Amino acid sequence: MNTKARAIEEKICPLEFAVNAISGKWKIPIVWQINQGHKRPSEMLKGIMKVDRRVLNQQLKELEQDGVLYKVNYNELPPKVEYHLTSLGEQLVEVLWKLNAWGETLLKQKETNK
Amino acid sequence: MNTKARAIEEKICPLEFAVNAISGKWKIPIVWQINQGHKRPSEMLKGIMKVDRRVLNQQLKELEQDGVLYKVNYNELPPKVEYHLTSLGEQLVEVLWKLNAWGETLLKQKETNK
DNA sequence: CATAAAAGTGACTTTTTTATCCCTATGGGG
DNA sequence: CCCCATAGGGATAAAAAAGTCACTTTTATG
Repeated sequence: MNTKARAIEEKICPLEFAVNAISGKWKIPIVWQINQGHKRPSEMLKGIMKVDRRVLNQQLKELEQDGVLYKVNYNELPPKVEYHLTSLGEQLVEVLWKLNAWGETLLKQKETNK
Repeated sequence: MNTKARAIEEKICPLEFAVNAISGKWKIPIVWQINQGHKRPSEMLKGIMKVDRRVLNQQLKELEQDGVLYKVNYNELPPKVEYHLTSLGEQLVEVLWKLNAWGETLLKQKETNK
């Protein structure tokens, strides 16, 4: 049995798992921002993301727990921390590029159907 | 400027667009189910998805509006309709396989960290 | 004549997710 | 001294999403 057939028999679990990990309004934007080099929370907030600190922290924590990010605490004052992509996080970015490409197709189609 | 760099300058729009289109608890499961041949709402409900008819219809409608699905109404009685994947929907399935593969990696890692 | 099958929706409730506000801690600049 | 930046969390409010229930339509079946 090939991979696809097996996955279907096993009732979509890995996909469900993946979706759970990236569900959250700001999770994909966060991963995207970090991938662009905005690793400090304060940097992310100065960027395009209009998200509250509280909420940002929640989502960062979940991404960390899922192994997508890891945190580096410099133990300085004023505080300085950085969030980096793990290997898993970098693999996610590759998937996000595919999704981005699909989004481009989606946009093109919307324009066509105007 | 290459595609990636341009996308970054344009502030992630296509990705945001894509995420919007698939956001919804049952949208990915629906696309998945249809891809497996369960095209009628009643079939989907008999499957693994414990979703209410009301909610199923809402999400089907949105997927249809976004051009991921198209609906075939047989105009029979009792009613018979089918939802099929559009070309865009089939392209989405390809992305979902990538996401599924990422989910497998995620699962493996969870098991390792037990 | 009651019931089932099938797709669909309006009105409403519950649950989940996000957002807001205020608090902590610490050292430096004015 | 007071305020700033910086990261973080508790309590709570608001918004969004999902779920529930009751109803419709039409034909066939018992």
